[in-house]
Amino acid sequence: MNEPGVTETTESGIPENAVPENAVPADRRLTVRRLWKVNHLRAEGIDPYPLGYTRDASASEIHDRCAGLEPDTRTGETAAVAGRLMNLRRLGRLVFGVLQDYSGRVQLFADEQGLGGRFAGFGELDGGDWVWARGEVITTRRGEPSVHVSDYALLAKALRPLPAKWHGFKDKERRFRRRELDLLVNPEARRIVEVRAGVVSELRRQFEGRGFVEVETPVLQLQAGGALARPFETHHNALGIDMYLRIATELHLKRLVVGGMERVFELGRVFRNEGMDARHNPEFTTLEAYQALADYRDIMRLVEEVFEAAAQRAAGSARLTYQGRPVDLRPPYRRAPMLELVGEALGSPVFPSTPPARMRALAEQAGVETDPAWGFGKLVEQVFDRLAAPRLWDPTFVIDHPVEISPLARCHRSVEGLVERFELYIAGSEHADAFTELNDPIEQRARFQAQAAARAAGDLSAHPLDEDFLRALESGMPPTGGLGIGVDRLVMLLTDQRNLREVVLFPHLRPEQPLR
RNA sequence: GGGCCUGUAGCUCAGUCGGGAGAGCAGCGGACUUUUAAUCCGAAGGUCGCGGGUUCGAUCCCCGCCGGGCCCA
Repeated sequence: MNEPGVTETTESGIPENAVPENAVPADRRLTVRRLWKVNHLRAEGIDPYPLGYTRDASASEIHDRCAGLEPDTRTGETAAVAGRLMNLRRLGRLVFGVLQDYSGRVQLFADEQGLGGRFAGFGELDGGDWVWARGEVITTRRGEPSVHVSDYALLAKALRPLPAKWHGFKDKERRFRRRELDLLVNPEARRIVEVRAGVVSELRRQFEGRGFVEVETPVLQLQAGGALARPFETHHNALGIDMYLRIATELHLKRLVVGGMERVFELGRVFRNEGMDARHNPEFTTLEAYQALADYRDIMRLVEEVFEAAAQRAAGSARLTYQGRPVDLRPPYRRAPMLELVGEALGSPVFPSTPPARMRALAEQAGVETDPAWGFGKLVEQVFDRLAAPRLWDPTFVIDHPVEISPLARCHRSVEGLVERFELYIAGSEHADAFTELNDPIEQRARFQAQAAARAAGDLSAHPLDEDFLRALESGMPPTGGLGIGVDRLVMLLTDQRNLREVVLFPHLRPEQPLR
């Protein structure tokens, strides 16, 4: 980026074009000195980004080796450590540094006895630099486990400063936009990443352990089906056709069941072109699973076991605290028919046979806004979402939804107008959605046609008619239980977070104006 | 989409009932051979989110826009 003698230089000898274009003026000021050091090292033939240095001990291993040692002890053992320099305290002819690696932090102790002529250079390191250091493992007079540096190297120069060490890095917007700094200085951010990895790993283990085969289905689709949501649109240049990013994995997974894959699951990202807030990111992670010869009751038991195991893995216990209130994820979970919950919320019983006009009047009476286009099912759903769902704290399977809002679920075996479906609610949030799958191709086509009518009437999230899927059903899908789990929300629950963005590494934000 | 709050130094935040801006930490110069939020001394560092309006004068008041947070839909 800077060839000496080729570019104009400033008074300080720093090439004018060496400062990143997008650094705001104040940032430049802090960056210029570090750039000067980089150029100075290069002028001396030292690569500020060298290769070839290896580590033989982690920060935590240094602490382990010093466990129980008296202050001011020399172990006679040598160790080579590497990590990011988080702090540097210069005390005249002594320098104390704090090195952070994947395992934790360890102190570097530098003096002229250890470094001789290279001592002054050590003090020129900056917070944020990646540093390699080798020396004797000791404890200082205050008892701090340390490496008494006898050799060191700059591994990578940091041109930008670290966030302040004491007041921290708290501004949510900056934390999410500069997630790498957030992870560097906020241990809680790292903890969430690790818990999430554990939860995902446990989910895989649970399904694999039950004989489910993990598969990957297309993200780019000709039609976005399997859920009721608006998709992202894109374009395939070679084929000259518009395509969509998937909103669910459901339809392809069912086609696999038709193909004899009797237990399949997919853990993956889906995309919905809708609002973003504390509980919704435009892309999120779901686990969908399909099991032949099962129904939604079997899936309920499966979900109970999986959620308990995930909590055990993430939190060490299925009895957790979320936002200050206890949540017990040990089975069995309450089973509550949706119409009963809605009837309770309205103070008047509701049945599948309740006329839509009556349902609308009850909803309005309860203060729930309605749309004239809505039928019975949509009205029930709206009342449930507004009045009943927020009150469901303990794990609850809300069961038996109106058929109108469940175009892919099988009709209830004993109640007309309902389907065999459940949604799992915990702490007021939906965590899973499952049904006994509709496997009658003739009825499925009729359901799609009803959705097409809704779409024609202006409902942009109505389900499209998918001929490929219908053709598969026409080849015969066995009775099947299907399930979707919202992985991000599960991680929120298990890490006690109320903002989805805390559990997604790089949540979507509006583009920032000036880059900094 | 609506309501409330918010945007000031690299970070965390004060502040001006309108007279043109401050602290701590970081950074810079100096002192210091046991610090770990080191300490002490010194000198710096700002388009007060952006645009417009009112005013002799706006970081402050008004309007619009942009970003963010919380709550509601």
